Amino acid sequence: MSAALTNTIKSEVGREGILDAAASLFRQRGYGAVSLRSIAQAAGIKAGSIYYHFASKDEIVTEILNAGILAVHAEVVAAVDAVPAWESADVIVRAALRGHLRTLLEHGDYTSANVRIFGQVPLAVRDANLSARRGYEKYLDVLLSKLQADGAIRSDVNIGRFRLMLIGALNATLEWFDPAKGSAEELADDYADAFLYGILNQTGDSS
Amino acid sequence: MSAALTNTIKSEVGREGILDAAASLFRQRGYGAVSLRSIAQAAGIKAGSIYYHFASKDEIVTEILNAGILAVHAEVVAAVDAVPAWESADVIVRAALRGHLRTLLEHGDYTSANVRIFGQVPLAVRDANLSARRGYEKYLDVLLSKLQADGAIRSDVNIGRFRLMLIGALNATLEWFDPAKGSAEELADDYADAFLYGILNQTGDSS
DNA sequence: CGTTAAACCTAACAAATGTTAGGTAGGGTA
DNA sequence: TACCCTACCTAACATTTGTTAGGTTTAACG
Repeated sequence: MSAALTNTIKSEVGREGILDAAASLFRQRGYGAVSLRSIAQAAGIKAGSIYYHFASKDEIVTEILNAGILAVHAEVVAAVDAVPAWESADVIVRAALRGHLRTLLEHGDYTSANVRIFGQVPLAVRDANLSARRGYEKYLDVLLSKLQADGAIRSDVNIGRFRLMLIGALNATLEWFDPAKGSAEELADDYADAFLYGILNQTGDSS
Repeated sequence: MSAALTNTIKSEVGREGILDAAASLFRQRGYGAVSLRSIAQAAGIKAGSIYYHFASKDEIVTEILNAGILAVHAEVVAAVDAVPAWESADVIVRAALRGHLRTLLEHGDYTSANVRIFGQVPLAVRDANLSARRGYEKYLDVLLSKLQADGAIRSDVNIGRFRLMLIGALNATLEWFDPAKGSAEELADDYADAFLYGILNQTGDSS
């Protein structure tokens, strides 16, 4: 019973190969345009073989969606933890936005697949992703609430609503982001400038 | 040849009935989960009858997508035109956001259907909607550029990029907006506050 | 060497889909 | 009244889909 457990170095496709192929296809074509046969072909196997590793298409999608959220969540936590606690709200928020956009736009296909297909997936699959999403949302809410308690964020800002606005704006970049026109971090800095300071000229002069 | 043209007051379903039913279904279920048979049933006819009014499913979707963009575009133009030209950038931008969110969240199903299914639709259909989208985007760019030329918007703000951020953030509200928890206009004001002035406390005191 | 089990393949299934060809009711017009 | 055209219906089609049952290969282990 140690056969496959000891030696998986061969040219096997396996769970990971299927998930990688599926995530890549979901990212670039959306949910409805990706069949099990297209996943199988991209992975280098036949459609029926998928059922050796997964019980259903929903199971594949569920796994990809969850991995996508866990990836951003972990990356943002790491990015925020990397900045000293005494740093300004500007630096902290900027680190979070950088982490989010880096994962979404430049690292792997799981987070981008999640953002792309979440709204197209069967209800049961969406529900299976809510727990992971709530975890990430909760983390952001706590982070932002601390900054508000410190007085860095205006007290009249509704944190929950701002978090929705933030995530919505960030995730929407997936539709038009072009790596040839600038990195994800440059984009994150632009977004941070707008969200933190607004776009209006606030030099008290009204010429 | 004046039969149907003169008397359409009867209990006919017609093009409009099909489009309305389809837009409503697309809005709440997404593209992939809506079949021609479900559209027909919602409209009160049989699936085959749809082909008397439309040549294909794509034609229905194309028409809905275009109507959705024209609706927001028109509403935002009307909202902006309703405010005196000498008003502040705050008032002008706020009016635009209000118009956009009102149409998206409270008026009809066409704009919301567009936002919901645009990313799920066949490429040819998406392309057929790009012209209308570019028209709306161009209008916003011109509007914002004027405000920037007046010095109201900071000169280091990239207008095209900000417009993408703005539309992305606004459209994302469709996923979680709940009319029971506040109107679209209240929401628009919150968004305007954040985008115009930022969320940071900018009272020069750093206690 | 023979056995075993993991990782794949083949071939088929039922269901759902967009689409089409031909038919029908019924009000308007001549 | 006879005709016509609009707006629908019926019934079927080819295709694609997720899924399944049973077979084949290959490498490790005793």
